[in-house]
Amino acid sequence: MNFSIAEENYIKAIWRLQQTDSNVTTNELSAELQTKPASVTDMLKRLKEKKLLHYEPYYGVKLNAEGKKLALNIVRRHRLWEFFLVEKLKFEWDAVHAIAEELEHVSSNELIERLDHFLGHPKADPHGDPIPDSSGRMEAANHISLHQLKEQQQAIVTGVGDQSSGLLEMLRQKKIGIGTKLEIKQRFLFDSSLEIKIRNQPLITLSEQLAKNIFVNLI
Amino acid sequence: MNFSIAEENYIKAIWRLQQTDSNVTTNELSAELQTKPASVTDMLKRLKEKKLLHYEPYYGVKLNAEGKKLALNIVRRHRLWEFFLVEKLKFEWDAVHAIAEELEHVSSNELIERLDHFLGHPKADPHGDPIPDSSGRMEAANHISLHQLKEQQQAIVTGVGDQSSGLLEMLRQKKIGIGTKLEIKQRFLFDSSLEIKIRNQPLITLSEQLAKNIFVNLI
DNA sequence: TATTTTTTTTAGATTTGGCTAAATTATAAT
DNA sequence: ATTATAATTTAGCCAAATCTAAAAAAAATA
Repeated sequence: MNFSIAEENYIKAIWRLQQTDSNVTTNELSAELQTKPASVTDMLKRLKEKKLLHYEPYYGVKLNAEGKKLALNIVRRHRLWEFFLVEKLKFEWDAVHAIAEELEHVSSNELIERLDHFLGHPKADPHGDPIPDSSGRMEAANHISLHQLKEQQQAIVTGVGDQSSGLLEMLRQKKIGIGTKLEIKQRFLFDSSLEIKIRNQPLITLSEQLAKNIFVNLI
Repeated sequence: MNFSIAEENYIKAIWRLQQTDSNVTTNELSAELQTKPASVTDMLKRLKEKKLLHYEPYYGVKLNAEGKKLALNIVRRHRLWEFFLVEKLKFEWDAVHAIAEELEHVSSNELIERLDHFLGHPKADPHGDPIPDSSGRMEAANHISLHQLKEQQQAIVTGVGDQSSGLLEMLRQKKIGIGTKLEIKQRFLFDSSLEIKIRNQPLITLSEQLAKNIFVNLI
């Protein structure tokens, strides 16, 4: 089966929303995709016809096995292209999302398998998100946020909470990236901000919102 | 200005047909694009609106400066991706055309400039067709066909006449590719076929049709 | 030159993916 | 339990890009 770009974008959006919210509503989807709820209803009917999801009018939507498989395939393509763009073409990590949104719809599976091989079967994209393998298997992301740590704890950055260029550009300026080692120096109760230390750099302060969007593993 | 995939495909097709036939007809275009003449007429009107070409009803079509610039940009993207697919992902040269047809419509110019740099600014694609630079300049292809050579002459293969996988697969089997050195051993007048010799290989016979689709430089 | 054939265009329909406005259903509040 | 509000769906319309059938223009032929 072959799917249009619009259909693939709906499947991907439903998959993303399902991660936090097993049943996805029309309104959530229309917000995610920047369309009107009426358009979402139309598309959901079509995708139900194509047997990619369970949908009952007024009761939201859920991908079925087929839909999940497709979603993971699209996510795989997206993240492999992101890795390529940063690793080989030397793009900044905050510039690749939009381009990968286009590249992910190129439909050759042979292309993706060869790209994966060329890149050395990477396990995660430049934002730390895991790349599903060709059968859709993927490491569960280990999502401890910096905000949950206590003073003195040391950690290594493994991912970020969203792909917005706002967040990514900010982290780039503060010299925080995947693999950066840091230590929590101080928590301020007043605004829940954190003071952290990275080797060879001055102390920096992170807002609560920022710290919640940085994922780490403890050392 | 941004153009749809359909619009880009029309511009590219007109450009291709213009190479041999400075004024392109509705019928030629509909054959090239596998659509009906009526659809072509519609699209030509739209592309005229967008000031990419000269079009007079019943008198054919011709790209203007703007249209040529766009065409060369699309050709550049297509050929760079083909080079990437063969050189980096190790695709066979007869497998890349269809995939490049999709990749060429990814619209980031930054992507193409970085890809060009990553590939080392290649001058020609895997079929020997020259790659335009970012301002649309391109080496004129030096199109002497094998069929024009005389007995005893030696030559090096520089390109092929079309991208059909039929031709390319045949050449692959006969171990003829870009850069292959060969010598004309004999011409048969009866059917205009040629017998050629490639070092370390047995003599092979090429039909007139095949020889006309192999381009060479003399040594 | 008149007629036939071919090419091209026009007219009207279809599909995909979107929209607005109105109607319907579900949920929350009184 | 009613009523008000919020979410969702239906109905009808639009634009892009295609199609078929019919009309018109150009080219070829008698």
